[in-house]
Amino acid sequence: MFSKFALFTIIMGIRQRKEREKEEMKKLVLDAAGKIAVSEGFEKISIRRIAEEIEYSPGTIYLYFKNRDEILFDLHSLAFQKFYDMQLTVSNIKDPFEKLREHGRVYITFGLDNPELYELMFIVQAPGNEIEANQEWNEGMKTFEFLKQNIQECVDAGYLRGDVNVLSIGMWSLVHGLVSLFLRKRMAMVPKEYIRPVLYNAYETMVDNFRQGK
Amino acid sequence: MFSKFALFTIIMGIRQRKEREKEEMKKLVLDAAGKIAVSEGFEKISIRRIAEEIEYSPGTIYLYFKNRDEILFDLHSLAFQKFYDMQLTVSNIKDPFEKLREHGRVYITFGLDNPELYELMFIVQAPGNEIEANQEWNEGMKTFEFLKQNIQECVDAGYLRGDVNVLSIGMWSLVHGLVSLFLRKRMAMVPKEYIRPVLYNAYETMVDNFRQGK
DNA sequence: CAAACTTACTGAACACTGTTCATTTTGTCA
DNA sequence: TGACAAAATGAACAGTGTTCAGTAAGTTTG
Repeated sequence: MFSKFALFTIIMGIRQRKEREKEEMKKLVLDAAGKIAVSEGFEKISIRRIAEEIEYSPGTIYLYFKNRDEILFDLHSLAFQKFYDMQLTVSNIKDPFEKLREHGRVYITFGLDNPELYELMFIVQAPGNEIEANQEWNEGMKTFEFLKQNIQECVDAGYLRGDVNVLSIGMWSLVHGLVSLFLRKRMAMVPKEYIRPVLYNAYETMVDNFRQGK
Repeated sequence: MFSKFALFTIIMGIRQRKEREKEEMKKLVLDAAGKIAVSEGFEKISIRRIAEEIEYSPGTIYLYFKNRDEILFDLHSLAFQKFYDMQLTVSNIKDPFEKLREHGRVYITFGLDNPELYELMFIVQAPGNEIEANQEWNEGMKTFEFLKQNIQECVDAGYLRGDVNVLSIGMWSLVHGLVSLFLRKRMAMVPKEYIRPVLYNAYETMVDNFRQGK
C-alpha cells in the first residue's frame, strides 16, 4: 500500500493531467472557432461547425463550455491579448502627445487589420452579455487603464485639459466610432479604397485640434 | 364599350388601389416588426413572429419583402425619419458652435432613448448589407449633410479648423462611439445610473476642448 | 350566372441554428 | 477480467430564413 503522501501525489498528478487535458480541449475548440471567424466571419461560428472542424460531436463541446456565448467571450479575451501586445508598442514614445497620437493610430490599424477580432472585442453582443453577467470586464479595463495613463501624462504635460476618466472615454469613443462605423458599413460617404487614410486623417485632425497650448 | 380614355382611367384606378393595398400590407408588416423590436429587442424580429403578430402565414411576407434584411432596412429608414425630425430642432440655434454642441447632445439623447432604433440605424449588420448592395445610403447621407452644414458654419465662424468632411466624420464618430460602446455593453467602467451624464460630459469636454480661438 | 383566369395566400418542407440528455463507448483501477 | 467512472455521442426539441406546389379568393369574360 502507498503512503498517504504517495497516494496524494498520485491523485494530484491525475488531477493535473485531467486539468491539462481539459485546457487542451478548450484550446482546440477556441482555435477552431477562431479559424472559422477569420476565414468565414464570426457570425459563422456555430457549435456544429466547430464540432465538424475538430471532429467531435456537437454535444461534446458543452462538456467544456457552458454555451456558445462563453466560447465567443473566451475568443474575445484572446483577441484582447493580441491587442494589448500591439498597444504596448507605443510605450517607448517619450512625448505624451506623440504617444497618444500613435496610440490612436495603432487602435485604428488593429481594427482594420483584424475586423473579426475587433467585432468580438467591441461590437458583438455575446461577450457583452458575459460582461454584464460577471459585472466586470478585466480585458477591457486593462487596455482602458493603459490609455488613461497616457492621457494622464498628456494632462500633466499641459497638452490636454479636463478629467482624465472623461477624456479617456472620449478618446476611446472617437477611435471606436471611426472603426465601428466602417466595419458595420456606415461609412458610405468614403470610397472603400480611401477608408484607411480617411480614418487616420479624421483621427489626427481631431486629436491635433484637441491639443491645448502651443 | 368604354372610350379609350375611360378604359385607361379604370385600369389606372385599379392599379392605384392595388398599389395602395400593397403599401398597406407593407406598413402592417413594418409596424408589427417595429412593435416586436421595441418590446422584445430587434434580434427577436423573426418572419414567423411577425406572421403571428399580423395573423398571416410566414410565406405571405415574402410576397411583399424580398427577405428579412429588407424589412430591417425599411425599419432603419423609418428610424432615420424620426431621427431627422429630432435633428432639425437644433436649426433655430443661432451660434454655430452652440448649435453643434446641442447637435451632439440630441444625437446621444436619441441613441439612449431609442436603443432599438439606434441599433438598426448604425450598428446592426442587415441594413449595412443593403447599403453596400445598393451602393448608396440616402438616409445616412441626409443627416450627415445636415451635420456637415453645421460644421461648415463653425469653420466659417473660426470655431473649428480643418476639412469639413473630415471634421464631420470625426464628430460623428465621437458621438457614435459613445452611444454604441454603451449599447453593446462595453462601458463597464461607468455605473449604469451615471451613463447619461457621463456620456454628455465626455462629449462636451471633447467638443469644448476642440473649440479654436477664444 | 357560370366558367375561366388571375391574384393572394397558405403551410409543409429544407437546411440551418443552440441546447439537452439517455445511451454508448472508452479509460482506469482492483 | 470485471467493475466502476469518465468521456463522447447523436437523436430530439424548439427555434430560425426561405421556397414552392397547392388551395382559396377575387375579377373578368362568354
